[in-house]
Amino acid sequence: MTKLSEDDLAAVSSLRSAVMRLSRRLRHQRVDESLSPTEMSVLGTLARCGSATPGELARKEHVQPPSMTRIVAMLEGKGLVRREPHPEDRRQVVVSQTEQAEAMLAESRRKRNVWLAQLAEGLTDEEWATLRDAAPVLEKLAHL
Amino acid sequence: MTKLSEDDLAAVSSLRSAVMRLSRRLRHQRVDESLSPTEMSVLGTLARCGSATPGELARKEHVQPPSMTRIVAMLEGKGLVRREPHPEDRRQVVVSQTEQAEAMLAESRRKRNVWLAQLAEGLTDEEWATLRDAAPVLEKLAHL
DNA sequence: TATTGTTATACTCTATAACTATA
DNA sequence: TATAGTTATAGAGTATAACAATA
Repeated sequence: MTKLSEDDLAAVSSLRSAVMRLSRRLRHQRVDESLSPTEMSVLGTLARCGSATPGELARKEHVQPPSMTRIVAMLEGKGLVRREPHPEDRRQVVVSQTEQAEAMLAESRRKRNVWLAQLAEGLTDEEWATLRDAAPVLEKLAHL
Repeated sequence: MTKLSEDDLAAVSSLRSAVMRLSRRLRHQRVDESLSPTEMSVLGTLARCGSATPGELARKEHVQPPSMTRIVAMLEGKGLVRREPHPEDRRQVVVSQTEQAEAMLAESRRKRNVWLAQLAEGLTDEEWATLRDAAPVLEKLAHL
């Protein structure tokens, strides 16, 4: 990135506002009622990475360690996550998803499909394509 | 929008996760320490629309009326917003921004510029262009 | 002495329910 | 009777500070 144009500034202002509004919608229109967005996000991370320590998860989700302790405890209580001692460092803990979590994610994907189908009617093909391109960039921005 | 491909589903999953993480970052890396993201968003809306009733603001921000009452009260307490009786319907209230709010938004824009300049180093020109295209679509999605 | 994770506590933001005033 | 806004109260989610165990 070389230089910030006026357009860039206006875009980020709009981006900021849109992200906050969307996050509020997502917080309420959950595909799974019993799981918070962050809990869902942690499961997604575990599905991609296999396993991780609470500290790693906290850094990835941009949450403080105590918050991640709480989230992992919640997920463990619901049988979606397993906590095991780290093989080499006994201070650390290894968190991984259970088979039940995989089943739940599959079901969640199905529900999300329905929710999407409704929203889809309001966007054009081109707009969807734009979002598809933007998703990885937003991911990158989220943990830059 | 005609049909949902596998790519679309994967993109939305990633989009959801990225939006939630970004919203947490934005909640903390505020350009103005004393204002919440929603309060900033309300000021932005007022700057664009001129004035609005609490009910209109609540719908636009996807927040319940009592929450908007609180937000407007906060902004009024800080001298950033004016509450005036509606000329025709005495149940309603007209909210508009003060001159102080305009000055604050200008200063905020300057700080955001600095913050952006740091993030900008991590993105390519092409990635910025993608975000610039996506911003209006996200806005649309936020209040679809 | 530094680091990982946890416990205890408090704060911020938003929601729901009940109330007031006006239409 | 319905609607706009408010007040009172509660809940979800996250943070900071203090602590325990291990490196």
